[in-house]
Amino acid sequence: MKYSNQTRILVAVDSIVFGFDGSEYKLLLIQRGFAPEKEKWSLMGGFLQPEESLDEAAKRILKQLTGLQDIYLEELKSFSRPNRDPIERVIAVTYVALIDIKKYQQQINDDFHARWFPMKELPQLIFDHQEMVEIALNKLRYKAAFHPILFELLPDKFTLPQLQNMYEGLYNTKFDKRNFTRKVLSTNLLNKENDKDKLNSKKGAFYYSLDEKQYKDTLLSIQNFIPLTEING
Amino acid sequence: MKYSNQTRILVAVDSIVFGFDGSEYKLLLIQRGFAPEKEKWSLMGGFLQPEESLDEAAKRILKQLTGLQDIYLEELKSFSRPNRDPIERVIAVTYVALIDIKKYQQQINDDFHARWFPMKELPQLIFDHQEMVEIALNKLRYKAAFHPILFELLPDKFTLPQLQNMYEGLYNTKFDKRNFTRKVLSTNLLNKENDKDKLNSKKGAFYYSLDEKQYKDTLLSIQNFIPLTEING
DNA sequence: AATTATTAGTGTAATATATACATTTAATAT
DNA sequence: ATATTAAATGTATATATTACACTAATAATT
Repeated sequence: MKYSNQTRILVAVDSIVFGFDGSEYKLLLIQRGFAPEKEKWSLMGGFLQPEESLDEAAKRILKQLTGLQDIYLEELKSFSRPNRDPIERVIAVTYVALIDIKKYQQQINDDFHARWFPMKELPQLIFDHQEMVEIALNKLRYKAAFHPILFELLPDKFTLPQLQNMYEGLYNTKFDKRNFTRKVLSTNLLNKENDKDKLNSKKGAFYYSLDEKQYKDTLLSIQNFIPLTEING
Repeated sequence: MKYSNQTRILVAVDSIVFGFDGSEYKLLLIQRGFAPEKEKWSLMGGFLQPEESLDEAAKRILKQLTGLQDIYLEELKSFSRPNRDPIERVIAVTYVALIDIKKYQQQINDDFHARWFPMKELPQLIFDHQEMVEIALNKLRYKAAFHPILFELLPDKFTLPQLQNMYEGLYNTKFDKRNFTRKVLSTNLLNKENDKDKLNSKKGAFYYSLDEKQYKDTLLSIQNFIPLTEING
């Protein structure tokens, strides 16, 4: 038994994968393997299969194309303009992924054909993928202002200057170091380690790591139409 | 020319339509017109048609089922569990709509079979519609804390007590009247009218209306990992 | 006409948060 | 020993948020 007189449509999943290498933001792209637009640069995409949800499809595709697993992934929005794909109608549901570039660099380069592009030097993308990236970047800026999601882009151990660089890069601005440090530390998200990163300065900067429990709690809370105590509890 | 070896899937649009009648929040539901679950209560839903985008489908379906037009509509998320519909696979993209109940009450009751249910007295809903409503409500609470979207629920002229009731209802709490008034007026969103609402009190409360220009600007701004000046400009 | 009841409307002081701003410290290189 | 570089740190001011209670306007009642 089926629904009659209704049109069935191809459903694709496309993931906007952001990374940060310590100094700049990058986007992971792949050369499309089939026509049309074969060999052109594309987001990490594929078709939804019969027995999987969209979340599962996004994970599967990311793994197939890059080997990446256990990655931060969140639905962004759907794209459904009737002629967005010239071959036949395809609606795309997009996801945003955040990863620590260095953690997987070897793997991505060696085994797959995905490549990181600096956000300021993106190639032409297929279909409406450019628009997807712009919307994803705006959402990342929005969300990161309220939730500590950018930590997904950092290695397990990172320094305060690295953290500040990452925030400054996203908003294209400079913050006062003292104020930034105070604000970040006041969240209790960070545990200070005993060792220092000596690669980037003579003095060396102490490493910090995420307090995982605090992180999970803080991810859901927010920081104003409503007294904040009502929202954050 | 088509993509080969791929499964095409039915795509539905379901809209969670919230209203506020001055004292409580309500949800607009309709009795499903076809099997399965015929006559059961459902969100405003329908299938995506070949020549329309999802946004257009959401608008069309809302108009067909309720006569409503020019309504606040925003994509929520997709729902794609393989067996969410017992007949055949259907993925659903959901939208949230906000409307002033009174403005359309007559129209909805007379010409259509949609009905408003108080949020605390919802009937059983088909499929995963209950989950959709919960997620939509959470998102509304989240977004309304930063953006003045709840004004969509109010008539063109409203009083400060009505406005406060609406906010208190959503967060299930009480605010201090002086602080709330000060905060709302400091946004410059409101223009004071010369007449009063005399229905709800002896003294009468002055009407206010939205400053449309200010409203459009404020909708996009937000109000804390990042100094707010960076975001709001 | 006077009294009562009801809800609207308003200000101030205390606290918390955010911002602006410059010097000292640790380590390496010369 | 000195110079260089970047990390680390504190205080004063401004702004925003919160807590709190009385007066004003009107309709209903006597």
